[in-house]
Amino acid sequence: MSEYNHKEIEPKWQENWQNQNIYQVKLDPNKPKYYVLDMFPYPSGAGLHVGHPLGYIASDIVSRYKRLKGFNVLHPMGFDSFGLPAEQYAIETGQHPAITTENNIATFKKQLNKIGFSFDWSREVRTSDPNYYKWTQWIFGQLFNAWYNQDSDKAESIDSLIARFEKEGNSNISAACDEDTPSFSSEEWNNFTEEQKAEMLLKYRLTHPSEAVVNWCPALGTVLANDEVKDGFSERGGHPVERKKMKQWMMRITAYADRLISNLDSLEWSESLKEMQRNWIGKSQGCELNFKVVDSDIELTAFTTRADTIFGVTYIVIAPEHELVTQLTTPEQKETIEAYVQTAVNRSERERMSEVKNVSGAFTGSYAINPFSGEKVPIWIADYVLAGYGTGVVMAVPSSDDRDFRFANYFGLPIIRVIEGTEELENPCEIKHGKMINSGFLNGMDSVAAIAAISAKAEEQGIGKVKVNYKIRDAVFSRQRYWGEPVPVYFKEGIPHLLENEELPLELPAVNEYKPTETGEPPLGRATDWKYQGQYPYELTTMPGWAGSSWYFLRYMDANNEEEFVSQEAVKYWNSVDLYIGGTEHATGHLLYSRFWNNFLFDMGLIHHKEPFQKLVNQGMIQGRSNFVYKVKNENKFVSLGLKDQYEVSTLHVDVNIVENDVLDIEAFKKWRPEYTEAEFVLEDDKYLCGYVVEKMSKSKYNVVNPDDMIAKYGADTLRMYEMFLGPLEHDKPWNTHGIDGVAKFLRKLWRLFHDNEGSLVVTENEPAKEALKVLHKTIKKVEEDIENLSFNTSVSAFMVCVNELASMKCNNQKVLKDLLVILSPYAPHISEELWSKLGQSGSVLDANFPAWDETYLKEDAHEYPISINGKMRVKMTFALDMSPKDIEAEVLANETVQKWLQGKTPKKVIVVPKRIVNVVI
RNA sequence: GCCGGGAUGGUGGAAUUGGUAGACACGCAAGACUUAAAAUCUUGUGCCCCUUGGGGCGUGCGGGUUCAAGUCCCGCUCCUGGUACCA
Repeated sequence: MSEYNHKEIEPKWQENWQNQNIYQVKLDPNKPKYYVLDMFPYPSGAGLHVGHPLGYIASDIVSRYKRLKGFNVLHPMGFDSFGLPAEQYAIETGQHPAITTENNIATFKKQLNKIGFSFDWSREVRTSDPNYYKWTQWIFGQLFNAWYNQDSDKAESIDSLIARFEKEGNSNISAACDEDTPSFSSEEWNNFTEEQKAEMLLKYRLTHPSEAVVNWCPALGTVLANDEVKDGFSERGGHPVERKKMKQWMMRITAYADRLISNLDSLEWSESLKEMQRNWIGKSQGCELNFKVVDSDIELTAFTTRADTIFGVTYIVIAPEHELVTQLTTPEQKETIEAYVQTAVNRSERERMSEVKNVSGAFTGSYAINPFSGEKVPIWIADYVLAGYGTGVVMAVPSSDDRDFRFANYFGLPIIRVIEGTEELENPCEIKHGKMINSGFLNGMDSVAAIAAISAKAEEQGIGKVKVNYKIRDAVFSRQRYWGEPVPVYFKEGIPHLLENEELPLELPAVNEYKPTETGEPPLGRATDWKYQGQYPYELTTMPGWAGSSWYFLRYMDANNEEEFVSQEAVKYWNSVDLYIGGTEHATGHLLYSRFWNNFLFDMGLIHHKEPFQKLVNQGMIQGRSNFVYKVKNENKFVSLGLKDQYEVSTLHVDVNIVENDVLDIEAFKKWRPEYTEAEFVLEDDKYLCGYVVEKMSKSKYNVVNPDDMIAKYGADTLRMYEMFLGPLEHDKPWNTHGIDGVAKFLRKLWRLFHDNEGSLVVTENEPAKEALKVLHKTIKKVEEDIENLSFNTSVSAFMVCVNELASMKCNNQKVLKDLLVILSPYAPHISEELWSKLGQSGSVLDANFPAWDETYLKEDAHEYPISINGKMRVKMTFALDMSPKDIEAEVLANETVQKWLQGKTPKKVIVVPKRIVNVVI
């Protein structure tokens, strides 16, 4: 007897598909295109675990489905192959990271292919491949040679800026540029030396070196971007991060802040993800107000979103790092201030964050004048004011800001209430908006109107201006590491020069070690004879991990083009990604940087879609489900879960691969941990039961489940369907195999339905029964709708119901099977292809047409109505669809059960909703 | 603190968007086949009362709207993701 045997079928078809290059896709203007993309993985040494393929399976189902629907589908895969782990390994072992990476990629590909994905490997990209990073460097060059024109609201070539400088100087130019850019006339510009011109242009270029306070991670020996730092620790490795001023390459992403927010509206992304990006960019509308310092020429500018509360200002606070601190400090306060600045600077970012609720500060001795009330208010310094946001100066209003309130209370500073209703409150900050009081000419005005009034008056009197602030900072683009793209720049007289296009790629040089040099230079400083034209030093930092991943979706369109980063023909045809599936952890990193680069390339006319990812779905994380055994302390004895409370035990993680449904395989355990070969096991119900907990999948918790093992045991089709069956794609869920038998059973049942005991295909060829067609078309409709809605788990259920019903009517009809295989093939391609070929169908099931469901088979001639009495379902009755509501009502009232409930009374109302329900109200 | 998402049987999850709550699957129980096991099949399975027929209660908690609420509105509780002296 021959049963369904995945071990035979799956490798056979995988090989077959590969030999026929069946997944290779070509640009075809006669077909509509569909682009399905997965976030490409970092090829770690650990290989894939069962969590990785979740999103890939979903995207593969959509790809195969769209192909059956007649689309020309682009579904590529590649590797984000620059990164820290390979480099750390290189530091430890001396092995070149390229070798590690190559090996890991081979493992990944082997694992991926076993799952039966329809990737077009001829388009594979690897960010660490010089043929790829050549173009990453080229895009860097495009950014270097561009500036952002705020009047046209787009990036333009740097040449257009130079032309304008020559003609009119810079005073009429509205551009994204450094804060400290001086203004100059055309004459002055034309008289600048070449170096001066070059220096000046750096203030405008979209990527440029700049002295900035950065996140420095001593343990990793590199700077990190804001999104790579979590709570004062590096995201990778969890090492402490310090603030440090260093010269770095920067990307002027702030120029795009507004567009990155407004474009979000047109995207089909989850609201939470859009919100994350909005918060990260952190746009806030407000105004800057100037405060004259008493007995001084100094004017302090404070940014506020609550200009209406100006009459409530009782002091000014500036950041301890603020450049005017020394000048503002009076001789009497000098000692106090210097001591405070010292402690503030010495405190790490982490300490500062953990002491958020601790109030601290010092008085400078100086006073400032409130421009509206004319009041004299003291100037303080405090580390709750951040030098990097706004102007580093805050006008403190203790009556409407919690932090100011806390500070004022602590130091005994006055509090003026300016909102009606706060007079009696102990904490006036509880009411933030309302009618203005104690506020001069604002009295009686609503706070929202008052903001506008103050802003207008400030602008009119030249004591302030309307201003928009962003939280987002320009992105640090330098990494003091080896395993990344070299920045294609050399220095001549200290001025950075870009390499010519013909000179790209600038390949990574060989180095004897992957550590920083003794003088503290990045690893590239170890390269010998690595100079441009033998004399000019190259930039020694490399690009960050997000550089290569910020445009890879474009390269897939034309992956092997040696002339351009992507051809116009390809980019016009494939356009943007229709469906992007990946994890939410990239919300404020990759997904923001990619949008930035894509917007830039759009501005430069190099691509023709504003946004890279039209629809985005975040698949949930598959967590590990760790198992525990309980060892009795000081004894070589283990007790089962239910008995552990009777002993004093220590809890040990046990490899989940030797536990099935929480029952430990004791022999396997003894083999796994030879030191316990002699151990005694106390069982319950003849079994050793393990405890469990859901936590992150990781090697150290012995809860990693490898897809290869699952495939060996159940087959790829079962794994694919089971991962979908587990629940909605977006949900986080622990991996457990409790239900996988159900899916395996389904495939066996399908197989058996169309085979005899000897394993030969047995099908009938006559017209299928109407009942069978009804089941089939119901399933076609459901599966189509489910895939369109990315609701894969309910499709799997639909297939199960379908096969169960066909089995119960013993339908082994060929025509039914044929359509069933087509709709099943996105989920379970191997078994579908096998049966398809057994049926004698020509070609691959991949190239079949997705059958259209036929309404005539789904039409009911009668509907079974639930009959409710006062909203509670009591009985069911069937009525023809063309029956009038009046007739239905009459029959319902005549029904025996309804009569019983009516007890002779006439009902108040009878509601008949066609094809829904009949409700009798008594 | 602020902004998202959520809470449905023993478990994972369904529910035509206001209309039969618990599809499908796991688990469990009973039975069939078998020397036995595996596999397969059949039946039952939200909770409670009840001899049956049947009845009552049920979607985190408390109110409300409605003929009808898991679904809508108001007020809580808990879980989860993001973010945080951003003025």
